Amino acid sequence: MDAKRERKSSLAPLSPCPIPDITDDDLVSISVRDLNRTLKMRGLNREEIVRMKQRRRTLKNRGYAASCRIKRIEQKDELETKKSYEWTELEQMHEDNEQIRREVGNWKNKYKALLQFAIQNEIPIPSELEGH
Amino acid sequence: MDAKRERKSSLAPLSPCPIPDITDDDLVSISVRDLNRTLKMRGLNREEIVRMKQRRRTLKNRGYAASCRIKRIEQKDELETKKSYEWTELEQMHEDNEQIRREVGNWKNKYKALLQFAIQNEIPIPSELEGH
DNA sequence: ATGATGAGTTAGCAC
DNA sequence: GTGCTAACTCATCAT
Repeated sequence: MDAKRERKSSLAPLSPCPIPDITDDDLVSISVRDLNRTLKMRGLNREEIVRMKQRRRTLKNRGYAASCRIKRIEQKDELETKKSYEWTELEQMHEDNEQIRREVGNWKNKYKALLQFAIQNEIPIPSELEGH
Repeated sequence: MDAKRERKSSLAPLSPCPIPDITDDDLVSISVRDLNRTLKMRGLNREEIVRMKQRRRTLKNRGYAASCRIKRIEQKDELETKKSYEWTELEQMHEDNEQIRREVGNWKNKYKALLQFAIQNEIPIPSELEGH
């Protein structure tokens, strides 16, 4: 069974308290400029700022990792799709092939029958029409 | 450029010192039974034993993760190989198809030429030999 | 700074 | 306990 495999997103609170009410979503989406402004306004010290920056980086990385995984399975899907498409095409062409082969047999028989008729009735045929 | 991307295997030393000279290689390969015996012989306390067990588990996981990645790329390679094989086969069949089509044309022409000859020389042909 | 990816760690499922 | 795999973190590369 394929059960749920969620994962508690366990990025440490990162700081006992002094961290302002910036959600992780905000943290990753805000521009660096705005972030710097906000952090300074909140009066965070050097170390706290570094930690917030690191947290931002980590959160971004989390997203990159997700994209990377998605991309991987999409590429795999794409390959499988193409493969199965080619398989279908191959089947189709097999059929076509059979069809054409039957056609060959058809015309060949018609020609031979006609030739046979000529022979049986002793009708002389120009040699260039006889080559099989 | 695809440069080396080694990673310092950073499983903490796990303990200041009391840990015996068991290499990581040993730790993952020894049987649980032997490991327990060894740990007890070395006189490790409860907590140290737990940590060794955890370390063993982590090391094993490291190996599993590696297998998992290898398996993934192997499967991808396999898919790509099969796809390119099918593509080749498709090309081949295309050629065959053309070849057979030419054959059809060939026999068809022969038949028609013969029929034409009959018509031009006013040779009566049984109708069942005339069907196109 | 940002994005991508290989390797290692962890959670959680199946056996 | 063992093995696997998704999600995550981290190092490292490129841009």
